[in-house]
Amino acid sequence: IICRDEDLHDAVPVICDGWAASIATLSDSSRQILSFLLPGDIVSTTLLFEPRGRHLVEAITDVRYRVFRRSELKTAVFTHPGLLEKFSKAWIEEKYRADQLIVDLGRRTADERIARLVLNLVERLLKRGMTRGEPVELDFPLRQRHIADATGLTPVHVSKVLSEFRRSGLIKLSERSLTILD
Amino acid sequence: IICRDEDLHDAVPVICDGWAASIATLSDSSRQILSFLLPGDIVSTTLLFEPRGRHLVEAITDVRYRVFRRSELKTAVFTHPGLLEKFSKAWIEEKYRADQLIVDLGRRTADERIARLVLNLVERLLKRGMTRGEPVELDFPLRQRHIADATGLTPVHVSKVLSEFRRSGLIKLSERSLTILD
DNA sequence: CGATTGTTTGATGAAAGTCAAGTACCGTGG
DNA sequence: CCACGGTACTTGACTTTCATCAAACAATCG
Repeated sequence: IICRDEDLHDAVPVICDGWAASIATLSDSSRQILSFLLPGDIVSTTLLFEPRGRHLVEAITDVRYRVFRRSELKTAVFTHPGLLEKFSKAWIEEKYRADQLIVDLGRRTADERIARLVLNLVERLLKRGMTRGEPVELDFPLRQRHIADATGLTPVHVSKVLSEFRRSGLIKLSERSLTILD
Repeated sequence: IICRDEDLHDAVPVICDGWAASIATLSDSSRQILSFLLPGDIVSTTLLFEPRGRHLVEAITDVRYRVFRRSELKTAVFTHPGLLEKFSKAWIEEKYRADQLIVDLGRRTADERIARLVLNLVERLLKRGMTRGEPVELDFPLRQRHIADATGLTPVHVSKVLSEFRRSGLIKLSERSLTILD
């Protein structure tokens, strides 16, 4: 656990290594993953401005991360104008992905949600050079319950959809390794 | 229409009067409402930093709005430090509501989604003094298809749920006026 | 006044959830 | 080395929720 729900933090964590997830927990203990965090990601851009992390941030693999003091970042923004530009890029990206997720959950089928989740992750890993070969292959540490919590589905249904994807030759997925065949 | 999908804007619109919605349109022409915009709301905080409005912004009632040039806002941020604080508040609020919507769409039933949508709107209108009386009553210009597009449901199902809410004495809703009974 | 557009209701269907049983795959400690 | 308990995954039977389709009606607007 990198941040707990209602903790106050005077520091902003940034992922250096490994995968993590930002998670909302409901009263009935079901969960919704709001975003996956990959190396280079700021845990949440809202932490740049307020100390309250509104949701749980949990490691999926082993994670290395590093924290920056908010007070220092705040002064740095004013002394170093390029920094604000950088933060605004991060925040635009964060909001864009949140909006995409809203559309996925509101208007797409289980198959579409899972396919898009996988493809989005692959795209982000490609940018980071964390993939191999052609057709593209990569380490894929997510459990099916992570996929379920990110797509608003049940683990059982995720299993069925992934089996279907395998049967129709779209992906190869086993032993924490994923290949995109089509 | 206040902003079109892929237009560039050197100005940031702020709603002065009336209701609007920020909408993502899919290839099959179904829609997902990302947020409702009420008087005082910035259309999108990402517009403060990039000219591309990623989604359609449509008026629901007649709307008055006013625009601020981005270039002027940008310099104002540096000459007037309190302004950055204000923008960050708006950003945090915007992201918080987006995250809540993700949870609603991912993990809640139709009844819950609609109830929460209505209650969130009532809460925001209360803050603005746009309600009357006790039990609280207010102008409610949304069509059932707006509710459907915001909750990821069909208009038909929204009608059924609202009828059920009426039958069980939770709300009174007719002629664009809503009363929260329970 | 007819023509849209919005709402209600019921019958039927499809998508995803729930439940349950079985298998595979660890890591631990004897 | 093996037995064990726990977690993850798979599969099938059955249920629930919501979508789809259709028809009727109400409201709104030139």
